[in-house]
Amino acid sequence: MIEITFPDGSVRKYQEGVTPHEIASSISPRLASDILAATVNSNIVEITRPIKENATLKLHKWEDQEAKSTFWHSSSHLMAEALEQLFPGIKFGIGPSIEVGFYYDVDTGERQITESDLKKIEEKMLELAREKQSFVRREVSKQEALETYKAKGDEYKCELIDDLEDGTISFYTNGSFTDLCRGPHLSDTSVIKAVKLTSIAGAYWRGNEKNKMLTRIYGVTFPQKKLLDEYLVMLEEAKKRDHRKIGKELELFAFSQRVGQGLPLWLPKGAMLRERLENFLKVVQKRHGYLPVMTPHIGQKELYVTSGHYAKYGKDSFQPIHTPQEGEEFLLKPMNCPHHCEIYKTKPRSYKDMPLRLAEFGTVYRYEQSGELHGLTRVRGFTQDDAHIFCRPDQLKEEFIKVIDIVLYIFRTLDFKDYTAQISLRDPNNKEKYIGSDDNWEKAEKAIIEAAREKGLETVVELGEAAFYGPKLDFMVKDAIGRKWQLGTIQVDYNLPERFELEYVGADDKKHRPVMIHRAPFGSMERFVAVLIEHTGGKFPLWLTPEQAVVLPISEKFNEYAKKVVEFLNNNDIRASIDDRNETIGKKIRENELKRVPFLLIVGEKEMDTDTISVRKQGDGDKGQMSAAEFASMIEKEIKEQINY
RNA sequence: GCCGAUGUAGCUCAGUUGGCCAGAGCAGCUGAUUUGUAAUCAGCUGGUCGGGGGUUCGAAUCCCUCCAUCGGCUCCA
Repeated sequence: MIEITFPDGSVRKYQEGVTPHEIASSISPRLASDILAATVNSNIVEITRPIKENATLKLHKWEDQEAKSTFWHSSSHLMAEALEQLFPGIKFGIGPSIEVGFYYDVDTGERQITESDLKKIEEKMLELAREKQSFVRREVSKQEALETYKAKGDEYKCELIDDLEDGTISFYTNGSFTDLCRGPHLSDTSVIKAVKLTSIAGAYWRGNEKNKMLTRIYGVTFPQKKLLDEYLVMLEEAKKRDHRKIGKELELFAFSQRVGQGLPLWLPKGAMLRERLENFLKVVQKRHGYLPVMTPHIGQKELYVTSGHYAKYGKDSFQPIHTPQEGEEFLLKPMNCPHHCEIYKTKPRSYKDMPLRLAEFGTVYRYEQSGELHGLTRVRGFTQDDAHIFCRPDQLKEEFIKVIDIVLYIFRTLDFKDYTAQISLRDPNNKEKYIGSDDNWEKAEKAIIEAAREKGLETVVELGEAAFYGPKLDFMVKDAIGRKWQLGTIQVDYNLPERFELEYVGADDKKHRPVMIHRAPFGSMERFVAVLIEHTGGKFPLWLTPEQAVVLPISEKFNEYAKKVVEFLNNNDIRASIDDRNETIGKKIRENELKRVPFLLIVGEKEMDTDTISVRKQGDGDKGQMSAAEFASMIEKEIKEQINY
């Protein structure tokens, strides 16, 4: 007998070799039919895998991410089987589950699979799923694995096997298809009831652009048709929040082919919104002891040779600007730090001056690859809410904490709840890739980890993700359809102080090298506004929205009165305008609702006689009559609740 | 940059197997109407069908090429 410990701490005895499925059956038949995977001693396994020793056990139903990933991973094998039957001779790369769904990379040889084939593949998958094919695991030797795939002519699998250790290799077979795979899998295919292949794209083998490009087929499956339908509806809804669509509808920003790819044009309303965000941060930064600076958009090539960026990125950047002066070259600035370093160097610095915090909304230009450009989230010209903190090594952690405070304050104010904080450290096995002493790195990494912990920040730690010049802490937020974007970033830098030979005089009257922190709480104004649009669906908080209220006269007879109301509101710092078009009140309401104006103020005979306005709140309907002064104080109060500088 | 898809009026979209002056709704302009909480009516304007080249008696439609956009890959100081 062995002892199985359940998540609630209870322990039950079972026959050695019992499977998770049998255990579930012993609890309830319903549970047995619902579980898709199990975690045994922190390994996810299939529910038919015998347990041979005392273990902890967690049974996973569809709701658990472990079950979903098992489900989707098995679905990718099912798709592979369908592909092999429909396109004999097709070769396979890898086919993992992803956050939502799965994909498989395939080499289709001479043939091509296109979107029009997806329907056919989906049908085949459903047909195969209904056959209730079991997933059968078999452990094989490395030699056998290699021979199998050599015989099949599948060079990608051979390459994968080459990297595996003998004794750890397993095959899984479902129906006519066998795949190199660690598992785990569903017990059989019959639980896969709904299939949608979502897209088809090129993907380099092993993500390396020098390798052959394979065809990647993305899909998602569900245990019930209903869940698929819900998912598709959710996707449709999310697409309505796409910042590119809303940006156009609300006239926030635009692009022009003639101006150039990835170079956004901020329209008046977008500019208004952005300006408010900038002012908000300026106030916060002022309070935190930042000093605003301004620097030019270009710098001599020499500046970037000094910083080291020219050697690393020069080739792939906007190329140097030449002048009538022979040999003179300037670069569009790809970042603000070199300029700020030069500001640091304008006079001798003392340890008493530290930390020195230089802030600038600095517009930078990077030649991103054309295929990478994406609305406002990935552009070639953008404005960072940049600042560089020059501090003593002993101040690093405290400064880090203060920056985290600013980021969290901003996220709280804008109601960003669903973010992840990622600490990026060096790859401990590859230390030579990084600049700076071991000692400094250890101190900096420790400072970041401690700072995050002290702020109660939930973080994920990624080894090997640090920049070559220092560790960092990034804040990622998802867009409407779940793509992750990096917003705020805080980075420690030992490189630039070295290259620019930055110094300060210590209490010991000796010269010391400061540490530099790069930080941008928004990341860039462009990306932040994009994510903000997707989060709010264009319904910006009152303090931020470009147009807070629109006054709607019932007919032209009340235009004069309406203008007086607007004037009063404007005098009370409320962004209001008049819609005095010769249209019905119904139409004016509809259109201004669609423009997401928070308050519509209707004025007609009733209101003019009593010197009031009728207030209609966006999405909330008629709030009744009140005086303009009452409305103004209501707005003021609401804004105070949203933001307090 | 690479793979695939797309590109018709300011916006959203129709346009059959190539065939008369390329269509609709919204927006815009003009006029009528003077409106009470999500679309008043009528008329008018507006397109070298992404750019260029080719095939054809004839191209929005077929072919080539360039550009841009979308979905991915790669990259991201």
